[in-house]
Amino acid sequence: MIRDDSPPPARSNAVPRYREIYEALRQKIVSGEWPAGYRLPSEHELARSFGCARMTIGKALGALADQRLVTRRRRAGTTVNMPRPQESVLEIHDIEAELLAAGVSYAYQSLERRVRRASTADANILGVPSGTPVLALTGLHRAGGRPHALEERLINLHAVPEARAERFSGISPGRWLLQRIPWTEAEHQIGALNADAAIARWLAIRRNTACLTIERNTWRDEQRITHVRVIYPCDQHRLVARFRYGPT
Amino acid sequence: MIRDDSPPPARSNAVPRYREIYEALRQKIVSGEWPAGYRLPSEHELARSFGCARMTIGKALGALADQRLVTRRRRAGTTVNMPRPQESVLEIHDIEAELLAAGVSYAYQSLERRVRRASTADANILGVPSGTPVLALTGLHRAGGRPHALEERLINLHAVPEARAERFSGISPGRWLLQRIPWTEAEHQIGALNADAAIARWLAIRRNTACLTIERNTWRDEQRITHVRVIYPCDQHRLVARFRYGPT
DNA sequence: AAGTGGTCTAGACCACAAA
DNA sequence: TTGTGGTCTAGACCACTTG
Repeated sequence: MIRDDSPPPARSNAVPRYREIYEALRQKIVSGEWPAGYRLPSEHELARSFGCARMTIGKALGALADQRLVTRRRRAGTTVNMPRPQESVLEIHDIEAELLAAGVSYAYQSLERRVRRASTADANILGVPSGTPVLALTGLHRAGGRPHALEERLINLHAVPEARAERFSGISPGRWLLQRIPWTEAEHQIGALNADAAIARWLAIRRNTACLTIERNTWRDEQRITHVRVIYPCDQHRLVARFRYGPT
Repeated sequence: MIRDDSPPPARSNAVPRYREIYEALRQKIVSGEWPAGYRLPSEHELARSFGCARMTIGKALGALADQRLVTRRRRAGTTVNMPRPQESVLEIHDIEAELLAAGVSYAYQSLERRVRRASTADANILGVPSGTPVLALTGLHRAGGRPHALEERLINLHAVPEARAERFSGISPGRWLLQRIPWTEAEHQIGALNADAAIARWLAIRRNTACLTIERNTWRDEQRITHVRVIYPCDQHRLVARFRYGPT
């Protein structure tokens, strides 16, 4: 059997080759040496100059494209993009996990629990036909014994029939659902509102205090599972999103 | 020259093989046939059963891992994850582009423009030493002639000296910066506040109205470029984030 | 110790789009 | 027409981690 002993990769360990190449190319771009619009050498050329297989170059360039640093098109080649548009990864954590991570005690207090046939309003919010059985929940997330956020939720009982028997006394509905129901799509809407009398009472804040709201709709395939609105006093919660121009 | 003519790939066009495999595996997971914790067959086994090279399987599994549908570890194999934590891609668009896309006229009105040495407050906000020259801007984004959002911005003149000469009469500072300064890191904070008298006046809303705020800090490498806070009346703006459990 | 994923190679054919 | 990226193969060695 013929073996090619000439260049035994000599690559030892640690950081993969494609990663090194990725970093080298990224540096050219971030430093401005390769400005927006600049066309990179072709994969074949880069493979020659870096002394590696074309697939390895492809992996590095693919990573740059994933980071939106470059655009790749057949025949046109690989070109440097304009600085990235405002898009970033927002992490909306599970409230309970978030508080526990901060070392604060957490409790969910159920305030109201009703099974009913969906009113027109319910139907609009949850996106199901009027009359569909739904579970309407209101509850308070407490942190360190004090009110932290108010949650209003509708659950489609056609999608989650087992919720009909659940009391949600100890566990929050969010956790309960997350552990049971796989969802395939979610939509968040983030907004602000002035606390009305009821909200103010539960959250122990003054009426009209600005609150941050997060609404979430979840689907399993085409079926709506739940709608939830979480209301945070403005001084108790901020959403933070960090973003880097290509990871490190 | 020896050529292997036995199984000419027969693969013709359209969708790549690794994509087909990705979809097939994803279906197993999303449908629940492979529940959380389930261990997938090894790459070798999958390569045999799908009749392709191991690298092709690797690419499909890598895509599943990118989507956080599975976790891959050496020796431990590839296992199905719990339903994904609440994380989604939030797109924060350029205000002007956003409005133009909606077919609404847009204008930026400069309200205040001052060059000064950073006060202690400025220094804290912008993260530069006190005394650093900064440009402080206040401006109003107008949509269809009506106030849409209020913007308060600090620019580090050490990082962007050419801003000292710019009047920002026609163009918004965000656009101007985006076109000139490549940034490498950004941080967003989203919150809510009650409009004070000044904010209420500029936005033509009642005092105490809840507003959504978006603060953004940007860096170029280690250097701070700008800090901006944009304030939207609660009824005029919502952030929307959509998320799917794996694309398509 | 052994099985798994991570990476890499040196080719190959193809689709696409620009010249 | 031709150069480019997109994909694929059939191997290979290695690092990691669990049994």
